[in-house]
Amino acid sequence: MGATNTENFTDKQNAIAILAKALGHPARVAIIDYLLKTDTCICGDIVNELPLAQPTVSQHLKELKNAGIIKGSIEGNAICYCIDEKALEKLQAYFVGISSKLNAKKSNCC
Amino acid sequence: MGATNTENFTDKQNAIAILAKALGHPARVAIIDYLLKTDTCICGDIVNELPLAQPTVSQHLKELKNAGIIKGSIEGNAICYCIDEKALEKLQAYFVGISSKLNAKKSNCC
DNA sequence: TTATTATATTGCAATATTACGATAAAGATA
DNA sequence: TATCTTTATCGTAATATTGCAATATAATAA
Repeated sequence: MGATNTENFTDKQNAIAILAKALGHPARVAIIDYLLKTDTCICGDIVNELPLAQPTVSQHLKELKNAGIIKGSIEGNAICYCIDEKALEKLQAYFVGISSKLNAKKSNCC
Repeated sequence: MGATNTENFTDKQNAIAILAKALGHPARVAIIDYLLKTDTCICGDIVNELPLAQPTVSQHLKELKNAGIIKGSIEGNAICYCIDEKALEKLQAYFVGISSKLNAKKSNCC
């Protein structure tokens, strides 16, 4: 064991979990923060922004990319990393949906 | 190594990461789904809903509780687990904020 | 061609997560 | 009291994650 039992959950549950997991590390949240802050997105300097070694940053970028949260396109020597809006819209929709469901019940709860 | 380097990130980044990480497993997403679906929240039957053994479910509930996403109150023999609205509102606000920032830039990006 | 620069990959050690059987703890019921 | 029900904890095995030094790769610059 140690591997997540994905088979027995719905596609939607797995999809949300993959996105959430990708944001489940402060370095990856910091990367998103940085991508939002900068106007251009030639992002070679993410490494300089983060308190982590270059290979570690590269690994975090890879995880964000695998989850579909960012995408990278080669820009000559460097790589231009950008937020993939679709993924974040999916997350936004998910949490907005939850909030409205919670407002609908309005605490008949603990 | 193996431990996350939390010290060098902002409180906000760590806070979001903790919440996101807690939702980074399909079982925990499924638990939230179930808590939203049921009107009452006497939730002893979460175990029956999930394709996991009881100790595993208990562990996932504990992680959601530690992250502040759910709270549990003793209800006689059983325990009433409920969503903690504050945590989910924080997540919702975070993603709504991101989406509006993304709309403001409107793809001068890859 | 030979640097130089930017990013990725490999290999590895430390730690965390996932999952479950066995068992404990605590209230409810007979 | 004895038993049942519900949930938590312990112990443990399998796997994943985190982080970095060393190295590889690939484009650019000299």
